[in-house]
Amino acid sequence: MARTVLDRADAVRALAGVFRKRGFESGSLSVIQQETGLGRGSLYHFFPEGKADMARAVLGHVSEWFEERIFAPLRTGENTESADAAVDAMCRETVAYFVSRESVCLFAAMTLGQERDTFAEAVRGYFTDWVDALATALRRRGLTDEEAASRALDAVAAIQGGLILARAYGDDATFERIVDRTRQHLLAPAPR
Amino acid sequence: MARTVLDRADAVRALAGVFRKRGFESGSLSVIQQETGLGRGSLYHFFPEGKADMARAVLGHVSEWFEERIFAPLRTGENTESADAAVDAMCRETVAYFVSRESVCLFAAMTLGQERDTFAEAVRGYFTDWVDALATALRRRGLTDEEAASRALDAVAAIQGGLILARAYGDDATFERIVDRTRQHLLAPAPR
DNA sequence: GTCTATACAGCGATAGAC
DNA sequence: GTCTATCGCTGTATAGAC
Repeated sequence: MARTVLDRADAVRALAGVFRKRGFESGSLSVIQQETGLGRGSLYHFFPEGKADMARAVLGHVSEWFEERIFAPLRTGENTESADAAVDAMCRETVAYFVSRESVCLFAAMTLGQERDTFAEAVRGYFTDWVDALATALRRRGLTDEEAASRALDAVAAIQGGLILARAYGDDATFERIVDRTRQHLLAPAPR
Repeated sequence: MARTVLDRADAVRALAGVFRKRGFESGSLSVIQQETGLGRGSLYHFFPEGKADMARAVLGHVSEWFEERIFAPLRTGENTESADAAVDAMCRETVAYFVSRESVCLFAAMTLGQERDTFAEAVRGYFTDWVDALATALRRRGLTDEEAASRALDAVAAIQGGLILARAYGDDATFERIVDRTRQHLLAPAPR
């Protein structure tokens, strides 16, 4: 990678790539240096607290992306049509996002390993935000609170499990099929 | 832990616990030593190739457990009743297994990090065995090949995603509810 | 703001006594 | 079969020149 990374935002993007590929704990500073093109000095200039700072920044960046592109659209709007569209968009955006990012969800990755606790709150927030936003959209489609909450939780679980299978099989198509069936299930009529 | 671990089998069980808690890469030999009660010498006596050997042994142990307790029962038997019972048993056993093991699936954990490739084949085998065995049971219930394969894949994804949410929420009940709805979906009548 | 050099702790792995 | 001591390497983090 070229040695012309200019600002923190570029650094964060590059860091996300490294962490996705090598994991948080095994993505060493030497590798980070190589793959981001920043020297040790620059890295500690942007992230004074070191690796923990880098992880925080990356998770924050991912959070923002999902908030803007997925969660907010699910929450806004008042009618059934906009809810349908938001659920559709969620599935489309989610597939595109993860397929282009090695099928790795960094928040899910954070539930493993030894620094689990360090980011536990952020991780919980990410998933509750997703489930809650999706449930909001489903309630707009006329589902009861309970039914909406169940379907939303199941959908997020299916997506996350789909990512594991995609990595295990080395096959994006599997993930896409799982998300498509999840979409159908989300948009199915309320049970009698 | 007492310093009276006698054979390799005990060592493997202890190792599995360490890897579940710390991950494969960050569970260092010092920690392994402490938590298993074996010294460095003993560890390298049982696992001459070091950490890779330990990981292999642990994954093999998990594989065997699933083969005997989950996969084989799903595959055997000829009638609908036994297939229902096997699916029921799968859900029950799966919940009990993971709840008592920090909600961590070591094969799923192996799809992340840098040694992803080392165990890629074993990981793929574990998931295809599970999906195939489950699909076999569903076909015995009268589902078409295609419908059985889809439901089996979705069920394994739901379980794996459920584990992620269980860890993110620090809450086993969420996982249990997801598996219960998965069971209902697996045993639902074939679509018209 | 970025570089190189370096401190020093911890890693996986091995050797050799018992 | 298990122990302790130790190797060589790599890890994160820091210091100081430019």
